[in-house]
Amino acid sequence: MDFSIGELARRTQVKVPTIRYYEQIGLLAPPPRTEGQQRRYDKKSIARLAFIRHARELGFNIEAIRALLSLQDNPDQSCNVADRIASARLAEVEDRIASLSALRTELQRMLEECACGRVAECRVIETLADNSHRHGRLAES
Amino acid sequence: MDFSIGELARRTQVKVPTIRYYEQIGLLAPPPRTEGQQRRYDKKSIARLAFIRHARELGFNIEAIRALLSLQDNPDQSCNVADRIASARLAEVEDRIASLSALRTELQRMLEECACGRVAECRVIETLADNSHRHGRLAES
DNA sequence: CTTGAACCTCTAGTCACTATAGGGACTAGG
DNA sequence: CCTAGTCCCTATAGTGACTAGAGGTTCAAG
Repeated sequence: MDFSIGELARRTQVKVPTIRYYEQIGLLAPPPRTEGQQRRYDKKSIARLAFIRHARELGFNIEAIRALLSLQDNPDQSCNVADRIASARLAEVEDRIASLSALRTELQRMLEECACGRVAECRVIETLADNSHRHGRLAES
Repeated sequence: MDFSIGELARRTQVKVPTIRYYEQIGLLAPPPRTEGQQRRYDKKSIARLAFIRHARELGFNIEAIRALLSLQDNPDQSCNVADRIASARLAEVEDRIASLSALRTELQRMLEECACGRVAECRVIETLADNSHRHGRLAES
């Protein structure tokens, strides 16, 4: 019925140091310990950690997950807050897709135009060196 | 003909501490200094920094930029290397777009299905808590 | 010569982990 | 009971690409 951190890691696909890290930052409650100070988890821990993992997969940051967990713990509240968090994340994802699509286009153009001879006439290098282009913001990935 | 770090920052839209950082990690050569140890730059510095900035906007990492700069400095080489770096970046961008598109779909579904009443019946929270879903890799943005 | 903006170095903080060092605990077999 | 091997523990430092702050110096204008 209760098991080690390694077992929890296997069952949730979250690495052992990551689990300890989540405990340290207060995302996971400190579990009971054996006499020798080893952590022991139960089924509830799996559910909670799976929740966190799924939220991370969707790209929610730790603060957002903290908020989502506290909503899960208080199911009588309105879920407006959850909606707002998820909508904000959706907006971020859409922005990101848009800016990456622009990058893709520029990279493709660079690569297509390169005759691939000497660097001296390479479009890739030339494009980068060209200082007469639009200045968007930096890519973050 | 030569100017301060602040002026270089204004002309390239790269922040002053970032310029010093690039020098520290060896992307920019240490410029000459005034008697009082202040950096003085010339037009070439603008070109070099603009190149770096553009490459960063396209999401190339520092190591890739180091390689691209050294290609620019040796224009007699084949530009295969530049092509390979750019192609690798394009592949990354395409992967990223694909995985973000999947996230977008999942977030949209979550939000559409939420009747937005109490958290107890909120699809957003429920979806996250549902442990019977596909396990892709974590989103990195 | 004085003021104030811009410059200098150095250190630490960001995010969400990941890696390493140096040890202790638990389990299965002999 | 002993040992071997695997797992577990804490604590600290490192990642990438900056950004922020402290505390002090230099420059250009008036």
